[in-house]
Amino acid sequence: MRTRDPKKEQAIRDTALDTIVRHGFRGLSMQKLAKDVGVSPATIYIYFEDREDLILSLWREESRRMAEATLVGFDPSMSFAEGLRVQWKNRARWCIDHPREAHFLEQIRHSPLHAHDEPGKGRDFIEAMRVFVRGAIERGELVRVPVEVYWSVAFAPLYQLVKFHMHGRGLTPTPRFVLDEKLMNQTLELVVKALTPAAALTKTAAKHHAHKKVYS
Amino acid sequence: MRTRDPKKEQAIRDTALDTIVRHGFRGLSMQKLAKDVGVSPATIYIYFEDREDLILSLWREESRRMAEATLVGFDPSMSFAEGLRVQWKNRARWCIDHPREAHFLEQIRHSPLHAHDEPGKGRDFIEAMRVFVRGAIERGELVRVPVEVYWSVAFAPLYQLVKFHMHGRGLTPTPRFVLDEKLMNQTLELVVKALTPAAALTKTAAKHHAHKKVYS
DNA sequence: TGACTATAAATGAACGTTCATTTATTTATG
DNA sequence: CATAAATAAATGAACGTTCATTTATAGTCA
Repeated sequence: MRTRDPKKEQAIRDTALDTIVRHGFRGLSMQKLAKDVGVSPATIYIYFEDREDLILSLWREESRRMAEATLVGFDPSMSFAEGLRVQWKNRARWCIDHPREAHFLEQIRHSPLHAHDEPGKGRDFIEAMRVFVRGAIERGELVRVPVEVYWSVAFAPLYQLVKFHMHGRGLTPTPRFVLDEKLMNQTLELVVKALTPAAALTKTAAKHHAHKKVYS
Repeated sequence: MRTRDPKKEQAIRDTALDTIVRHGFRGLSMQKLAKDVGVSPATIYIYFEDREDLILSLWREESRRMAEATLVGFDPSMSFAEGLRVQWKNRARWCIDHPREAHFLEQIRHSPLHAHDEPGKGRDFIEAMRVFVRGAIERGELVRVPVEVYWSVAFAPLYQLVKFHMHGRGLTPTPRFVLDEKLMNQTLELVVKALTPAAALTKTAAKHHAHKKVYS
């Protein structure tokens, strides 16, 4: 018996994602997709149930990959500043290295398909985050706020910077906006300051001051 | 001669926006739209050039309204903390009061149509912001950072909170997440702390300390 | 090894439907 | 009565999906 060709399925996935990113969900036609991949329309229906299943399948795969990439080298027991930095770097790196996939996920997040979000999909991810936040609060490294407030302050600024980068421009038309390490660290520093309790802040300031004294 | 019916145009606009929010751009069919509004398909083409013109027209109108609402009571010469608070309140209020329009704008922002963004559309808005930021920096109320860094830290957290609110849930499935004044102020406080220079921060802390003493 | 067979992959053409838009005509009104 | 709004009906193209058929190959047995 004949076996399925994994390369063919991957080609369908790649081309579909590319088309969606470039022309929106509306631009993804099964017949055009088949033509672009170089297969018969019917072939697509061997690998996917229908158009929606194809898109949702792309969503599942790319979500998984992004979550995985974001947690590389991360450990919920890390110090707050260190753990946050790891996640920022991972996320920024992934978005910059996989702009198409990042754009696809952003697009699906604001589409009606988002309602098909299964509970318990990113559960591991969220659970790791919860442990991380709880520990940091107990150690006095993180202000005691609702998790949504934490999330908004801790990550939304990064996502906005990434959006500027991917869109190619910030608030001024020129020059082209490029998210580099310096900008990211500058922003991360502000965010850490926002989320660090006053007590720990003065301590850190004192430390910095001491360092400055030593080296001056 | 017969005159155009402004109510008819508005009905087309309302129904189109509603359909897009509920079923995505793919769900907006000119024939269905005509049926829903109760007019002939051809009638729509009297008021709008084609499908794209209809959508772009919605975009222009809603963008204008949101920008307008965001600047109510705002003056670029305000103190940093005060000016930022006005904008946060305005924006949150508008998004909560106009969830459909807010969702529509988010949706179009992540669609390929976004490429049709005309330069010089929100120019007044951005210019007012630039004056505001420059003044705050000169007065020592705001850290000296690139405008994109400022924007990311100052507004992205609010937008994330609003997203949680509109989506109906935060990071935990239950209970339903509701953005209230307390949560907003709590977050705004963190953001202001992030963007306030160290020098001004200690001054403010001293002031707060003094107040506490007076009333204790 | 080499022919046979069972089986699933793969196909091109076609299905009925819906799409955005147009045309020819009627209707309402300054 | 002139003019533009409004319409019903129709246009060809494109849509997602299916069907009848062909093609390739893993397993079997000589």
